[in-house]
Amino acid sequence: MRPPSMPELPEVETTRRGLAPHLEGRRVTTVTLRRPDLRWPIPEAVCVRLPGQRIEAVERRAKYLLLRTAAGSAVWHLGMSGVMRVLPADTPVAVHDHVEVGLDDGRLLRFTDPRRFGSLLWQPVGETHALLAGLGPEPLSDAFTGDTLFAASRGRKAAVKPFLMDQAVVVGVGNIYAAEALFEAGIRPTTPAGRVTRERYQRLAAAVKRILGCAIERGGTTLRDFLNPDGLPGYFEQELFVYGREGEACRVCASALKSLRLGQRATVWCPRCQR
DNA sequence: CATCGGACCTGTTAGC
DNA sequence: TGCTAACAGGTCCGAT
Repeated sequence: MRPPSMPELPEVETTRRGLAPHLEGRRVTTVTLRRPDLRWPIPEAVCVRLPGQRIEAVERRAKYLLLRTAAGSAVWHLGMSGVMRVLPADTPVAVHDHVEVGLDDGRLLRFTDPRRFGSLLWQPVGETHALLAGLGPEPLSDAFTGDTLFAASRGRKAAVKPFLMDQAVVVGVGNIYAAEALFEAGIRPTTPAGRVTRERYQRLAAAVKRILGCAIERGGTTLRDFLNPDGLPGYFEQELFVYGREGEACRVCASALKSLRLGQRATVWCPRCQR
């Protein structure tokens, strides 16, 4: 039904928290590209600049993970199916293992991504990569509020769901969490963004923060298993109200959930709870 | 500028 | 049962 461990923002944050204690303070010894054609070709700078650098911090911006060093940052996106793990140096290589970063403690950071929607970029120190430059506020920060959404939406004719998924409006809200947040806020996904009231945007922003925060907390509970090859924690499926439940009964009012494609994305909502 | 459709990729699932 | 086709999804990019 659902691909396992699809990285939405909570998964990326969980990955960051899991990697940080193993990477911060470590020095990079080697960079090995087994498959340099990810979403974009991996820039040569990653191989040239990263070796020898000490990893100062593991950071996150939107769904990008940044390994920060004095020379710059390796910027990773997990795409649809990417996984990053710290493993013993002698761990056998599998088909979809594309990049390896050797560490001075003898272990390695391995990037695995079957669909290769992921990417690895280089951001020189003091610069902001073009792909990060146009991003909207972090959903869990104080910079993101209902007023933010209200202001950004005036005059917009696009439906509120794709509007909420626009990375220039707010980052990190993917298809699953957009559907769930709109349900929690009682807003129909097809409503033109410019016609949603300020009050309803306040409810929507609150829902986004609550749902993402909750999912990150859940991810945190599996951190101790982070080095396990089983990989990232999955979603808490039993708590989904609409995503993937088209035709099924609404968990609140029992109405049959409706669905359509909005901006090429599966969209499910409750015709009674969401107006 | 806002919006829309196409492209990328492959494991899984539905349909024949 | 075996094969093929559709589907899933984030996000960039080019066209309108």
